Amino acid sequence: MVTIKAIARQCGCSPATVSKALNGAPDVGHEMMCRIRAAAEEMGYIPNAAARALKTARTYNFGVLFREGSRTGLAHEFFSLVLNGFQRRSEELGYDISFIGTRLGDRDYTYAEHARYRNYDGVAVITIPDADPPIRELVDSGIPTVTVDHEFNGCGCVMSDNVQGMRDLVSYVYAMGHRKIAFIHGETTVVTRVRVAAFCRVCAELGLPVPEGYLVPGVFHDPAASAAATRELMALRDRPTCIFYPDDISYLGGLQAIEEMGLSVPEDVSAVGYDGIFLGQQLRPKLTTLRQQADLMGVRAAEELARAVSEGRTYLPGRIVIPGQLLPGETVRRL
Amino acid sequence: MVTIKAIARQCGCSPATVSKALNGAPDVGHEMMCRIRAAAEEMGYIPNAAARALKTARTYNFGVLFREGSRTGLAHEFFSLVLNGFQRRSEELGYDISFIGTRLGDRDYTYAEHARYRNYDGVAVITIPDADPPIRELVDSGIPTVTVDHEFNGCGCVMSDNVQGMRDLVSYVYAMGHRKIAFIHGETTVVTRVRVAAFCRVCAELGLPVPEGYLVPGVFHDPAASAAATRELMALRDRPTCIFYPDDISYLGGLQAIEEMGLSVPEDVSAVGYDGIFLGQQLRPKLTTLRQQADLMGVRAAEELARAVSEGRTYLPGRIVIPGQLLPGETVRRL
DNA sequence: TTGTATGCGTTATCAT
DNA sequence: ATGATAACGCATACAA
Repeated sequence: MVTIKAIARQCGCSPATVSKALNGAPDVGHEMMCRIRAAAEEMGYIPNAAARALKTARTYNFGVLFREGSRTGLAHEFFSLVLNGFQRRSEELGYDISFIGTRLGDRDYTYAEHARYRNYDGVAVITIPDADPPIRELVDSGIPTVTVDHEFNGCGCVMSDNVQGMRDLVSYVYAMGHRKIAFIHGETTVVTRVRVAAFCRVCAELGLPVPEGYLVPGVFHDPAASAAATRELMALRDRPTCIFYPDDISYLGGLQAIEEMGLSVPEDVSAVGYDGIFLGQQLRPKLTTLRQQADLMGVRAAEELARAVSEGRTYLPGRIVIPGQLLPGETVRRL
Repeated sequence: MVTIKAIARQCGCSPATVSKALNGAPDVGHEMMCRIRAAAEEMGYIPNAAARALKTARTYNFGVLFREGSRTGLAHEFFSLVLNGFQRRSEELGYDISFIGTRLGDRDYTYAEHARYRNYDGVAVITIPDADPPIRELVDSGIPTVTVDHEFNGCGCVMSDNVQGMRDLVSYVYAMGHRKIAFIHGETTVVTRVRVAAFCRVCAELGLPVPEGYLVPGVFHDPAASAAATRELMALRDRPTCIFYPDDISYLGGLQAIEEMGLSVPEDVSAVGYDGIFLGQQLRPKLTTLRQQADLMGVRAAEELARAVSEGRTYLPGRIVIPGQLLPGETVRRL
C-alpha cells in the first residue's frame, strides 16, 4: 500500500508537505507541489478513508435507513426512486451512502448506534414508519437526520404535498361528474391522516357528503386488503361511483375484486390510485393517479442533509414540500 | 465521545485490557471482564469503525456496484431484488454495504479506486455490463469480487440458469402446440448470447426451424424497442404464432403494438416474457414468463463474497447457477 | 515554504 | 492476568 510517507521518501520531503500538496494547501511551493502530485499519480496513491476519518472526524458517508415494511423492500417503486435520487445527488455532493442495518458482526445495534459506529456524517430515513422508537432515538442522537414523508420535531424532512395531491384528485373526479366518492386509505400513519383530512376537507368544500362507510381502512401496497375493502364498498346499498385507493399497487387488488363481480373499470365504477408508478401507466385502462416526484424527493433530502452537515449547530431544520402531478388516465368515467 | 481510554480510567485498568475484554480475549480475568463490560454498557460506549479499520485493515463493509443502465435504476425490479437479497444476507454475515459511485468529494475515482479508498472487504457487481473496462479493473484490483449475471475469469459469479430457463420456456410453448416461435432478444451481452444460443439449440432439438427474421434484436427493459420489433415480426408473410420478449417490461411494448393493430394476446398471437416480476402477474391476461430467483441470487452473492474474504488467497472463485421457474400464465394460447 | 511533533481510537506484541 | 508501547495513515498546530 502506497502512503503519503512513501511519496515523501520518493520526493525527498516530509509527509506533512505531501499531505498539504495533495490537499491543495496554499503554503506549499509550486515546484514541490507538481513534483508531489506527479509522484502520487505515478505511484498509484489512493488516500485511506479510515485514517482520514479518524483524524478529521468526517467520513463523507451518509447512512440511509431503508427498512422494508412489507415483503416488497427495495422493489417498492416509490421508495426505490427516492433512494435513487438520494444516492445520485449525494454522490454529486461528495458523499457515499451506506445502508443502516440492525445487526453488525456479532452484536445487534440500534440504528443510532450503528450510525455512530460508522461515523456517518448524516442519515436519511427513507422508510415506512413502522418502528418509531428506534427512529426517534436516531433523530435524537445528534447525527444530522432528514426524513422522507414523516415529520419529527428538530429534524429536517421532505414531504410529498399530500394535501394538494388529494385536492387535485378529488377536484378532478368531481369535475368528471362524480358525487359519490369513497376512499380506501392506508394504515394509520401521518401520511394517511393528512390524506384523509384533505380528502374530507375538499369534499366538504365541494358540498359532497362523505357517508359513513365511504372511508374504509386498507393497507398500503396490499392488493388483498384493497380487494376486501372494495367488496365492502360494492356491497353498500348506496354504492360509490368512484373509489380512491391507497396507492397504485393497491388498486390492482380492487380491480381484481371488481372484475370478479363481473363488473369493469371505469364502466361500472371509477377508480384512482396514488403514486404514479410505471406499472399503472402500462395498464389498460390506464390508471388515473397522482404522480409523486419520488426522485426529486430523494434529491432534496440529500441536499438538505448536506446543508445540515455543513451548517452544523446553526442549521435550522427545513420542511420541504414537493408537489405531485395529476395523471389523468382512463379509469375515471365521465358521468 | 466515550472511548476505551475513558472506560479504562473508569475501571482503573489500562486501555489494552479494555480492548481485550470487549473483544472477548481469553487472557483477561473474569471479574475484570464483567466490570469492564458493565462500564462500557453504562457509559454508552460504541466502538469507532474508522479506528478499528485503520488498525486491522478490515472494514466489514462490502461495496456494491449498482449502475443504472437505463433511466430505471433502482426501480428495475430484478436488480432491486438481487440487491435486496444481497443486503439482507450481508448484514446477517456481519457486513454493511455501501454503493460504489464514480465521484467522491472533488475528485473522480474509478470503481477500483473508490473501493480501495473505502477499504471495502469485497465488492459485488450487480449491474448491466455497459461499461466493461472499469469493471475489469475492479475485478483485477485484488479486492474480492463477485459478479451477478456476468462472468470474468478469476472472479466468483452468480448466474441465472438461462439455458434451462430458455429450455423450459421453449418446451412449454412447443407443448402448447406452437411451431413458429420468434425471439426478440436483448442487446448484445453474455446473457443475451446464452439465451439466443439456448433458444436455437432447443428449437433444433425439437425440429423447429428458426427462419431468418425470427431472431430480432431488441433492448432490455425498453418497451418501445420491443414494440418496433413486434411490428416487424407481424409484418412478415409468415408470421410467428408466439413471440419471446427480452423481459417482462419489454412485453408491455409488444402488447401495445399488437393491440394497436387491432389484434390481441393470446387470441391472435401468443407471447412470453422473462423475469417474473410482480407487474407481469397482475396483468390480464397474466403473462407467461420465467421467474428468476433474484433475491436468492443476491443471497448467494453475499455468501460467496464472504467466503472469498475469509478464505483469502486460497479462495477458488465459484460459479453458482441459480435455477429459474416457469410461470405459466395466460398469454400462450393452446393451438 | 518546509519540517517536526502529536494525536485521532484502536489493536497487537511483548513484558511484567 | 494485566500493562506499557508502538503502530495503522493521515492532518494539523506550531516551530524553523
